[in-house]
Amino acid sequence: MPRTGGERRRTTIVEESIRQFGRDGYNGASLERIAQAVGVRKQTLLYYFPTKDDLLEACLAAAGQRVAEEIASALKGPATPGERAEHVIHAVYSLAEEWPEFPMFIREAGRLGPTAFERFGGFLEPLRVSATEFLQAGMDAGVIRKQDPALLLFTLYTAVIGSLTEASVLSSFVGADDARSSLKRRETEVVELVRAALRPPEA
Amino acid sequence: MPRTGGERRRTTIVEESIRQFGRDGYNGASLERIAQAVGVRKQTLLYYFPTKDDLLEACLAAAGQRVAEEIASALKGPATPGERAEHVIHAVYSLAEEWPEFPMFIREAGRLGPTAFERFGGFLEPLRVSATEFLQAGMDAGVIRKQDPALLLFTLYTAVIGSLTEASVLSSFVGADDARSSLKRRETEVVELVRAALRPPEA
DNA sequence: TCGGTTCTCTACCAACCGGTAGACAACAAG
DNA sequence: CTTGTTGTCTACCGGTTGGTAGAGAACCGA
Repeated sequence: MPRTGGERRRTTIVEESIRQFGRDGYNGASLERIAQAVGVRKQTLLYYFPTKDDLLEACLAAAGQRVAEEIASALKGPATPGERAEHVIHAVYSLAEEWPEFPMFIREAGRLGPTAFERFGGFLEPLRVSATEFLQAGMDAGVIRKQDPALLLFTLYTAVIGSLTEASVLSSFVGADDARSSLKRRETEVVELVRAALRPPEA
Repeated sequence: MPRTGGERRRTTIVEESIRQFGRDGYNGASLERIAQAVGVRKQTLLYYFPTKDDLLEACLAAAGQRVAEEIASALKGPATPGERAEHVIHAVYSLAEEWPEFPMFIREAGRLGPTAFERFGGFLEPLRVSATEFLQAGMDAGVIRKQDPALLLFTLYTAVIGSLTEASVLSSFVGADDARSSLKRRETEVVELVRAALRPPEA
């Protein structure tokens, strides 16, 4: 009824969908509940996105673009190799603070299979390539411990996403504490982990 | 009709359920399909586990017991502190090789909230406590880098589970390769990561 | 042989799911 | 003021889901 207008609705729907896909999973989330949260009928949702899968694809693309943009801007300006990694992690953690369901949605994207994940990861492809080259160069220069750079990058990725998404495990391990400060502490811990992982065996 | 008998059916159902809960998620898996895979009618399933939630609890308990047992036996016998961590990781990876849906089920357990996760993690509680003490002792002795041992343990946990569960991401990062050798390579990579994470800053 | 327990089945059900059909209101352009 | 487009709605549908009711076969102890 309120007739909010086209593009605005679209992005509202996508944002809410990412939230619910992240929290409840793709199967667990229902169009009915998403529509209700947006303040609209389910059929209006289906007007913008003919199928649930179309909605998912839009979410994956939006998420991919947002992350790529955030990371790219974190890499602007001069920085030492060590600072670069730290800035990227900080960008991801800032995004997670502002939008808690975001990391869970990314993980869900991975769970839905390679095809779905690439719809998201495609936007990060250039960043992934340059990150790999960056690691390789660091290894050649002897400032990063030597191994398969792609596999190292994968391991670091999983460590960061894991520390963001395994909240239930965290509360079981260290007890429930204030979400804000907990996130900050996890970030510094992950930064230290990454730093340690990059350092060559005999410093 | 075949009347396989009580306890046997129970464990068969639980094992198959863990497989499907892991692969499709709790919401995505259906009693109908689980029953079909076991070779029985859905109502037989509901005879053993009155609700889907009861089935989940049984799965969580079974998984918890299995992991706890596997890790405990990996810790038997004398070993240097460094070897201990390695043995635990190897135990988890062996379990994952024999039962690929297992790590995904554990991750799903975490996703379902702290209550569900503790039904699984409860069995690991004594191991968690002794691991924390182990890390603390290592820090006091100066052979492990100093920080909150609980948080360090959490980070290591997420890194290991992540490297086991983010298969789609892996294939996108390093390309799809033979599952067996890929698992082995990921294990050695994670072992190196953990070793680096434990090493004190100035070795 | 008989009575009770254990196990598996057929037959349903209400609720919810994603999706279709189509009426109708708001708006912009002529 | 009309006409076509865009957006939102009501009404409905077939399929699937978790769950119930209850019949009946297999087994066991007395």
